[in-house]
Amino acid sequence: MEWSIREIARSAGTTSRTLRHYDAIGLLRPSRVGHGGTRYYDERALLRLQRILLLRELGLGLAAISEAIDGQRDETAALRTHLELLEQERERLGRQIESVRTTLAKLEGGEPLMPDEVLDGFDHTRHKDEVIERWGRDAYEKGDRWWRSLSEDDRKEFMRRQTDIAADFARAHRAGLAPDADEVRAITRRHYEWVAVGWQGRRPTAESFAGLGRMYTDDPRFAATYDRHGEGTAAFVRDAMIAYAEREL
Amino acid sequence: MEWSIREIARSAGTTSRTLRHYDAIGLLRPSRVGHGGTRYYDERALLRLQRILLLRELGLGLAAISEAIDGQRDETAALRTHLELLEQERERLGRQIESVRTTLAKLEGGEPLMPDEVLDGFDHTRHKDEVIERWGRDAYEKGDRWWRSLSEDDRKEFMRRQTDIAADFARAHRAGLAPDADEVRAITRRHYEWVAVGWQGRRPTAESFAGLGRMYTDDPRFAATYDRHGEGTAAFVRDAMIAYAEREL
DNA sequence: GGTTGAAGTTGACGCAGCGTAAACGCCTAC
DNA sequence: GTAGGCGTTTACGCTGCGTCAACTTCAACC
Repeated sequence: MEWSIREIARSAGTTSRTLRHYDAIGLLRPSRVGHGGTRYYDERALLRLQRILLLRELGLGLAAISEAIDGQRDETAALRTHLELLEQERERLGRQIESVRTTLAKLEGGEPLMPDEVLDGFDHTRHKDEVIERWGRDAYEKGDRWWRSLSEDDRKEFMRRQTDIAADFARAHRAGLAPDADEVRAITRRHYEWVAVGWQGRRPTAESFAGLGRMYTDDPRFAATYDRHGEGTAAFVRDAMIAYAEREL
Repeated sequence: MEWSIREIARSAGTTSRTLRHYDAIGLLRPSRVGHGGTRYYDERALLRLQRILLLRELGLGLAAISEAIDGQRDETAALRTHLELLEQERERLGRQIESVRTTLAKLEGGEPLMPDEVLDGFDHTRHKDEVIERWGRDAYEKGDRWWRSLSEDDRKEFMRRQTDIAADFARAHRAGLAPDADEVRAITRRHYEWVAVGWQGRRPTAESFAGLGRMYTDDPRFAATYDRHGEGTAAFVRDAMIAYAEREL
């Protein structure tokens, strides 16, 4: 018994295009090729096709299928590996669904998109490399442990204080105050204390505080966070911090 | 404030390639293009980029993102649609995982791959169109309801009887018996009764039984199932059924 | 002033698994 | 003779970039 490409395709519940594809990649060759290139398939081919499609329904890739089917690899091993992938994918999907749900809830609750802009802007993990490079691995890990130890609310509170300070800096800047004016120095002191909390005990030196200020303009992540309160705020904050470092530290 | 492509890329946690891609598809244009084609991005672009990436993390496609961001479509609507897709996908994954698990269990239990070959070959749902075409919608639905009402074990038992019958046909064929020999007629009678069970009461007429026989060779799904017991078995069964229809029905 | 290096640019291919034309050959039925 | 119907090969499309490749620009260094 042998059948045309249409016939086995229907028989196995697939399409002729798929069969030609399998032929092209060497996964399933026709048992005979007739005049004009017409493909014919026999029972063995049909059996093989059925196994292929069975594995495909389980989600295996064509490469994995050919390995498994041609015995280069144990079928159970291939399936086990595949199962792990599927489970990881499902977990990932679950997390994503949760994110979408909370995002939707916030949106419907009136909150604008990107509620974590400030938090993101300062998220420790995203500065990991720079922090380590500038202040050492110890400093990073200590700060990171502290940050992780906080509750969600504590974190938000910490970031809210920062937002307030940034807003005050912006107001001072708009008012035309100099970076070393007294009012600005007072704001900068609050900022310094805020930083010190994040540094967990080891208070910034003059150099590190001024360096941090420069980072605020050099690094677009920080610059954007400050400039969101008004153009030029980041540069203003930097100057204020440098002035503060020179006079007070 | 404006930054080079590298800078915002790092700032937003993505790559310059991605930004060029977004530019190419019109999703995020640089705020300014300098001499030599160099792209520069300002705060507005950064904000837009952050929204884009946020939605990307939620799994939205770039097309959906641009629609949502440019206000052509409500963001919540886009997210809700997307959420449904994600949930469907998760369910599909769950079913697939279950299939892989049972397949693995069977394999490890010593069962070969494709234990349902016979079952598949006769699965009512896959013949839906032909059955309806040949014997009417009523016949199909009645048979289908009956089939679905069976337990897993009942179905297997039903199919096992068929496998036995097919094996007996194959043996008779190998033994060189004629399709209208008495022994073969006895087997065919068992086959007739088996079919009648599946037809639920309305016993096949001479025409329909002979027609069914012809289908066994015309349709590769059936032909393969029979020929698996030996080359030419399907044709032999067909002849036996036609002979039986002529003499006994 | 030439070299080097870092970062920018524009193509263009690759991936996974086929769907979907497009253009053409062959066989059968009317 | 021609209209269908099924077969063939060739090749683009889809998604979201990663990854060369080849070339330009700009600042720094000898």
